[in-house]
Amino acid sequence: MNIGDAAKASGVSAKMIRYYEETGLIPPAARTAAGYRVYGDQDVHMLRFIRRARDLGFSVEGIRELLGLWRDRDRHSADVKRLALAHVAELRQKIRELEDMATTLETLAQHCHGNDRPDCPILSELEAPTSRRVRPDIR
Amino acid sequence: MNIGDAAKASGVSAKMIRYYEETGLIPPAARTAAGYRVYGDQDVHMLRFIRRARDLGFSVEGIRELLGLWRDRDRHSADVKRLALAHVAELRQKIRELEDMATTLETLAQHCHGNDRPDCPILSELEAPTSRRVRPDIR
DNA sequence: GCTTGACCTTACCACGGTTGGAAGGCTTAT
DNA sequence: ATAAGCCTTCCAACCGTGGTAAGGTCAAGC
Repeated sequence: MNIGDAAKASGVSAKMIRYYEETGLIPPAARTAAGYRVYGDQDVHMLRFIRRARDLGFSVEGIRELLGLWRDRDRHSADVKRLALAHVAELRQKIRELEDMATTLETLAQHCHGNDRPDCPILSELEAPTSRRVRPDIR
Repeated sequence: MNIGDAAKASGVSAKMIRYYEETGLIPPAARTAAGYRVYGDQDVHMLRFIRRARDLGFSVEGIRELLGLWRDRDRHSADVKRLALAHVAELRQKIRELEDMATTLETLAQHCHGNDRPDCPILSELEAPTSRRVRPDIR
């Protein structure tokens, strides 16, 4: 199987397969005499694994660890669980940050008239946070 | 005021101030005879504006538009509001994606024994996903 | 045979946003 | 005069992905 077929079968683009090989996330593929990379079902299996881990937001480094455990028949599921929950914590942290941004902005927008006048609490807040200006900016 | 002082006063690193100037987000600063950039209170004001917009997750492009409106005395607050709410929508979209990831992963982790045995539903799911349903039909 | 088109190869450039460093000039205080 | 601490420009890197160019290879059809 050439790289294009492996890409189609795994959902990982040929570009990224080469990148993953180059960065050592996956072992170098076998080659034909002409230098073409050759993949088997096992390789596609691994690529699909990687694809799904990325869909779950794991970084390439995280996937490296997951792959290590995946290949380790003597792994402890506790290690996998720990990795997963650590990632969940990161996700939740990120979510909190985005949520804070969104609610802040939404609150500001609620107080913005949204008409053809220039005064707007969103810009005021960006100008000087926490201490909302009492008068509009007259320059 | 030199760039270092402007950086301290605004919370935007000197590095980024130069970058913003280079990319045209902010106008070129005045220079001393020796080529040092010189900043005034007005400039620091603008840099703080940028800093806060970034804290709210606006992209540099978004900030460019915000700055335009900020400087436009004849702006319509409706335009600001529209910009802000569009950004809120993006944030919420991103939050939904991360939330889906976290929920999926958390559910899988709940079913993982987390002991010294190798079998683990997290790895199983990554190998061959059983269900694409990521969260109960809340929406 | 020979051409065509689809594939493969490596090697670059780009993005966004930020950080780091190197090499050299300027300012200020000692 | 010299040291320190600024400043300047330029160049590289990060992540993950996409693109593009120049060339090699394979299988088909004529």
